[in-house]
Amino acid sequence: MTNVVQTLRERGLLQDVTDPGLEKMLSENKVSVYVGFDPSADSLHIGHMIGVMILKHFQLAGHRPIALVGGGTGMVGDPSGRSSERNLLTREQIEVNKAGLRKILERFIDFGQGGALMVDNADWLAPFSFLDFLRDVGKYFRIGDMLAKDSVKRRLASESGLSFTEFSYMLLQAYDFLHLYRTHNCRVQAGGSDQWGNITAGTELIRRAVNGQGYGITTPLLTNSAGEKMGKTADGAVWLSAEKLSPYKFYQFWIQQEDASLENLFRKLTLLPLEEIAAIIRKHGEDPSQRYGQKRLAAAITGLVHGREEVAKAEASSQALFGGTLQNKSDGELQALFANVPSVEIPRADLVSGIAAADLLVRANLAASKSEARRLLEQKGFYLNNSDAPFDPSQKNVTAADLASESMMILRAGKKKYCLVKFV
RNA sequence: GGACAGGUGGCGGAGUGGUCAAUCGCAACGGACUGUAAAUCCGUCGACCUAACGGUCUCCGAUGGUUCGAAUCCAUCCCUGUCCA
Repeated sequence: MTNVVQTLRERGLLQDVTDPGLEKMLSENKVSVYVGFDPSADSLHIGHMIGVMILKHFQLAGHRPIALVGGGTGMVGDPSGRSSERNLLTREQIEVNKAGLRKILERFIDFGQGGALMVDNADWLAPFSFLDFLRDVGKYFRIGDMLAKDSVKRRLASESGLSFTEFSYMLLQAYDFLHLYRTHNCRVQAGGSDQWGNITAGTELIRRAVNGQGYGITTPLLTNSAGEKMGKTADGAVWLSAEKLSPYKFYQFWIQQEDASLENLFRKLTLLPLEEIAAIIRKHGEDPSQRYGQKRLAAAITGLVHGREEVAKAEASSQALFGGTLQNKSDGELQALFANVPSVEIPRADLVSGIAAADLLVRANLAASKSEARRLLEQKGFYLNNSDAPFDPSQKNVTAADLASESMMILRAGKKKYCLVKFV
C-alpha cells in the first residue's frame, strides 16, 4: 500500500499531524478519512482544492474518503479563522448547496461502489436534542480546554467577541468525528490549519468517550510566494463550477500565476509525478517569458476540474486573444475562437447611430458604472479588437466601422479582461 | 438591570458644527517597465451629467430634532465590546 503520509509530505500538503503513530496505523489498516466542507455556497472554490486533493490521495492509496457536508454545522457557522460571526444559512439554501458540492466532488473522487462516501452531519446532528447533546457529548468537554483554543482566544480578544453558538461549534465538529469513527471506522480527519482546534477536539472526544484513537492532519493554506492567501480575484472567489466561473477564466487564473508559485501549485493541486514537475520547472526556467510552466499548470488543473475538452477551448481562446490584432475575421472564426470567453449581445440597431464607448463598456460588463468606464477610457485602458493602440477617448462613439467581423467586436479592458460583443 | 467604550467607504483606521465625497494605510483598478510574472514607479478609486471648466445627487448603525449649515450637537432606538449586579 502506498504511504500516503509520505506522499502528502512530499507534496507540501501536510502541515501538522496530531499523533506520530498515524503513518504506522495507515500502513497496517484500511481506514476512512474525512474532510468537512461547508455548504455555504453551491460550489467549491480553489481554497477547497487542498482538502479535495487530500481525499484523492487517500483514495489512491486505498483508503476510503468521506466528504462530510456540514448541513447541520452550516446552520451554526464555524468561528475558526473568522473575525466576525457570519450569517446563518437556511435549510433550503443548504440543500441546494449540498447538491452543487456533490457535483464538483464527483469529478475528483470516485463515489462508486465501495468508493468514497458523502455524508451530511445534519442527519445525526439535527435529531439530537439539546438535552441529550449536553448529557452525551457536553460532559466530555472541559471549559478550560475550550477557552485555551487559539481560535477561541483570538475571538475573545477581538472587538466582536464570540457568541455561544459559535463557541459551541467545536463540540459539533468533534461529535462528527466521533460519529464517523463509530459508524464508518473513520480514523482520520483532515482540514486546513485553522481547523486544528476543532480537529483535536474530535480526537480528544474519541479518546474520552470510547477510549479510541483518532488522528488529525492539517494542511497549509494555499498561498502565493509572499505568503498571501490565494484564490481571490476581482470577480471574487475562483470557483470550480463552470456556472460560477467559466473554464476560460479559470484557465486564465492559472496562466496569470507568478513564476515563484508554480512548483508549489503543481505539487499541491495536480497529480503529476514529482519528477515531471521538476522537469517542467526546469524547462520553464530556460525562458520564463514563454510561460511554459503556467501553461502546463493551467492545463493540468483545468483538466482536472473541467475536463480536457474545456482545456483545448481555453487554450485556443487564450492564444488568439493574447496573440495580436483581430480584424477582418468572420463571425464563424470568432465564434469558434471565443466559445468560452465572456460575451454579450446588443441589438444591431444600436450600432447604426453609434454607441458611446463608455456605454458599451458598461453593457459588456467591463465596467461597473459609467463613471468607471469613463475613467478606463481616460486612462487609456480600453482596446478595440485587440489593437495595439488604446481606443482614443476623444472619439467617444463606436460604430459599425469598428466591427471585427460581420457582426462582432472584441472589447478589452486593461491587459487581460475581454468581452466578445455580438450585434444581433 | 447598571457603568463605561464603541458602530465611518471592500478591510484597517482618522475626523468631533462649515473649506468633508470624508486624511492615511491595505486591497482593487488603469498606465509605464516586462513575460498575461515578480518588484518598482505614476495615476485612479460613491453615482450621474458635461468636450472641458465644472455641476447635481446620495453617503459616516437607524429614526427624529437643533442649526443658515451635522459624520460631527441633542433625543429615542438597534447592535457590539469590557466591567459590575
